[in-house]
Amino acid sequence: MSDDLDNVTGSPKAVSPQKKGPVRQSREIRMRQIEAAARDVFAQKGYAATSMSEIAAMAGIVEGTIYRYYENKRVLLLSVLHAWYEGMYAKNIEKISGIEGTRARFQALIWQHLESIRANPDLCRLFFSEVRSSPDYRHSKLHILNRAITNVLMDIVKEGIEKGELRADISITLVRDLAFGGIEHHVSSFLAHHGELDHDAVARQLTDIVLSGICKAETTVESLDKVADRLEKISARLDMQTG
Amino acid sequence: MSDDLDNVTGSPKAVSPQKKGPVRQSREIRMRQIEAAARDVFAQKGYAATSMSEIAAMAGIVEGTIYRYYENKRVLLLSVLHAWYEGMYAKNIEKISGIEGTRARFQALIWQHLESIRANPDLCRLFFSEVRSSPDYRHSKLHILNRAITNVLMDIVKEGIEKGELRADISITLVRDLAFGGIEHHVSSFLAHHGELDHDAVARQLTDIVLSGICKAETTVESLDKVADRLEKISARLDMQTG
Amino acid sequence: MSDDLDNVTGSPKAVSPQKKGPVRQSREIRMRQIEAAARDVFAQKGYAATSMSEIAAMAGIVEGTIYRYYENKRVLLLSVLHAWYEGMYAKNIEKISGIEGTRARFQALIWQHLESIRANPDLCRLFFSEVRSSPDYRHSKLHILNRAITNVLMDIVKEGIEKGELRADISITLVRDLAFGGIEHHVSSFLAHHGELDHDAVARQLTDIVLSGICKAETTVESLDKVADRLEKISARLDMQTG
Amino acid sequence: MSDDLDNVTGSPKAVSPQKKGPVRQSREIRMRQIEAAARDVFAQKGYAATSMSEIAAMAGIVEGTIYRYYENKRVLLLSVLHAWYEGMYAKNIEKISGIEGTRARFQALIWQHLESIRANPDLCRLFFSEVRSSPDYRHSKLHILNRAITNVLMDIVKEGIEKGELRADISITLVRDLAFGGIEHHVSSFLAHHGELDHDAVARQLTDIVLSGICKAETTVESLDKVADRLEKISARLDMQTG
DNA sequence: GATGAATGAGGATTCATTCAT
DNA sequence: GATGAATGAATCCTCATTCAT
Repeated sequence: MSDDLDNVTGSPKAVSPQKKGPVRQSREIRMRQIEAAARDVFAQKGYAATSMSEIAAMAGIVEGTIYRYYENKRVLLLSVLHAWYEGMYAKNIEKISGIEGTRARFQALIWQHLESIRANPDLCRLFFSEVRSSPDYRHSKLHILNRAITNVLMDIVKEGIEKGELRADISITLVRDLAFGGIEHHVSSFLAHHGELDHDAVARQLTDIVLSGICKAETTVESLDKVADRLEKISARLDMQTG
Repeated sequence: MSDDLDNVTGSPKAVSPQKKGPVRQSREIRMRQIEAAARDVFAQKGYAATSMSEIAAMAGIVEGTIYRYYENKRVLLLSVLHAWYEGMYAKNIEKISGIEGTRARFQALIWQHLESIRANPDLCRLFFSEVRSSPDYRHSKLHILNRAITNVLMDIVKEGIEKGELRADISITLVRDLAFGGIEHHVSSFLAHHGELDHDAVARQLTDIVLSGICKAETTVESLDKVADRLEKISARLDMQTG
Repeated sequence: MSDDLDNVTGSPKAVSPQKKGPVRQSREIRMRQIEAAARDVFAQKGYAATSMSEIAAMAGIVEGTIYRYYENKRVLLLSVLHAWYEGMYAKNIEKISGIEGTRARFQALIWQHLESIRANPDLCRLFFSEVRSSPDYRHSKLHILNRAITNVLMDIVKEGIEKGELRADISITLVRDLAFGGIEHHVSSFLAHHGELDHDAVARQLTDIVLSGICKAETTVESLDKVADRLEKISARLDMQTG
Repeated sequence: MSDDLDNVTGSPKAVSPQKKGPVRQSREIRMRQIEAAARDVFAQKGYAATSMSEIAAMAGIVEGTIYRYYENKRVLLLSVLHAWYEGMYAKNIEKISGIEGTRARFQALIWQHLESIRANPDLCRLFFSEVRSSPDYRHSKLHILNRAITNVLMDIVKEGIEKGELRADISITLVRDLAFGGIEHHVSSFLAHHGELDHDAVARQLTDIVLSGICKAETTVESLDKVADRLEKISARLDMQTG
């Protein structure tokens, strides 16, 4: 096919200057290398625009080697995002541990979630655009992990209800939808605009709106009755004093 | 991919039996034909899995003709979704017209939005998965239209603030993010699971949570308590004076 | 990716000296071109060793064009072989038309079949090695055509039986298996050795063996009885004459 | 191709839970292990669809070990089929040993061959589809063994000729081609359809057709007729002489 | 306006085989 | 003897888009 007529020096074909043989690595090390390379390229160019050969080149190996560890490109992407999500989960748990009070824990979780997004906007964008709305997502470990994260928030809300601090008539899942949906909707402009993200303010306001709404309001008929009773007694006394 | 191994004669993949000459249609009619065909195929198979030739075949024309009316596949998709979104916008406006009261208008808008999603889950899924998180979305007419819809909600909130019914210290855009983000997050399982969507209940609860949170606290227990306290002090003083 | 630093003349990239635009051909002409090219390359290099780009290059087009007419490589192969087989079928029919007599027709068919093999050993080898023992063969048009060819032989045998020339107690399909299986087995060495094929002799001997075997043998007990009767009568007469 | 999208952690595709050190086996035992595993997987999935790692896994070893015993995948396949073919050869020899008479021995050999095919249709299919029409077959031990088997039949025919039972003017190799080609052609539908195979009937009829065809016509009706004619002429002459 | 033939770049994936450990 | 990590070449196929007719 190729007569290689240009190769007048007679040197062997396709020999890179320093040809170092394959370097054997332990499975763990190799997988970390590949995931790190994949994370960088995926985050920079997006899933579709990234080729396996680019990832391989960045990891210093050949394409075939990737396939010893990851079934296909998609699995590699999900693995990368899973590793990132595991970190998010751990940080969320860590953040709220030791914090007392429903509102404080709620706000801390929102804050940490926003902070994690702010720290890795590329991976987050990748997750939203390539995985989140894909059919295979709902059967992935990533989805389970995502559930675990949202469950943390729901548990906080549940405890608040059990402690009598929050209304018992609200849908916990709807609170979850509002919180995480609100976060997503809010950061979407940040992820697209590359603008700033004031997660302190957002966490505070978001918590404020949602929690104030679901806080058990003491302004019930009963409580008002009690106040009214007090007022009547005062009134009666005044009457007696001035009467 | 192809089970058509029987087709060993290499007969044309899609040859129309009788060759009827080109049919000239008015520009408007043609575009409706094409958009209708595109909507059906896109909704059924998704954007990537749909080929222009499929759309052309369903519209009864050839691929080349589509390009007389739409620059490219992407523009066609956006046109289809734009037409759908215009309907949504109109219905949202219609729904809240004549309705008085911040809470009632807020809830009606949420309800109508959920109803529109319920009516066209395929197009909605298409929008979320193919357009929403795509870079070109933010420069499309679709995005402007989307802004118009969310602006309707923000206007309701603004009016509520101006009328003194809602707190003035809240971020209106965050309310928007909570409402529409919450909706998206909530319907995502409906769009994926093909489960049911109780938009009556969701609209009511979502409105309840968000609005109760942003309502200006006119008559709280605390304020009443303080008033009662003041009255008691006055009463005590009167006691001393008159006693 | 490529900085094209070598291209110091600033000439446009990858422009072949005489760049002639795409040549539009009628569907029929194009398909003949592609099949002819495919036949040559497949026959020369075998199915697996042939790449679609080679076929395209030989046909003077690009790979993609092939796929407008043939679903995939396999379908193209089957199409090529189908065209060849159609010719074989036509020649077989032509050969025996006008020939009378079971034996003559039988032998003529065998002869023509061998002749067709001898004329296109490459395609025949391709058929035997790539298609014949493949699972998809049994559902292909090629298989139907193959059945048609073997049915011609079986019809000849049937007619022979009906005319009383051939034994009625033989399995017609087994005769078919012997004839065509025998041919295949015999030519396999020719196809592999690239030796010579004396189809005159083979057709004669094969016919001789099979037909002599299936000819209704008069050497039945009944016929021998009749002869014995005659001999007894002669014997009796001699007895009388000499007695 | 891979449904394993759940495997998002990139966990190894086939990691054995507990790592047991290499087990040393005698060369013979190891080779039997490997061949048995290869036979099963090849027979089940076909040559191309079988990977060396599958065979290794089934044999409880790793790929590299296979290469200590077999040069490459092809050699392994041929070894597997050779072992099977050796059994066939032995059974064929055993079957005809002690049987007297050309026809009886001929038929017994055909019968046994069909029986062996019936007993291992998977290996037989493998042989026909993957090896039989491959160029490397003609230089393999398998081919020599195959020759040995067909030679047994040719020897039977030769002996028949030498004993004067069979015509001397027939091509012995053509008889071989008819017999084994006929068998192959006949069983091809059995191997594909997974239908039944009545080898008793087939062996009898095949022998009947071929042998009746190649039997030296010692006592045909015609010859008896001629003898009778001669006798009649003699009788007539005697009549005239004695009349 | 309509046709539909032609384009052509582009990348994931496989797996037999090697060889350092 | 056994391991198993690494290799790396090799190619089928898609389909949006163009433009001569």
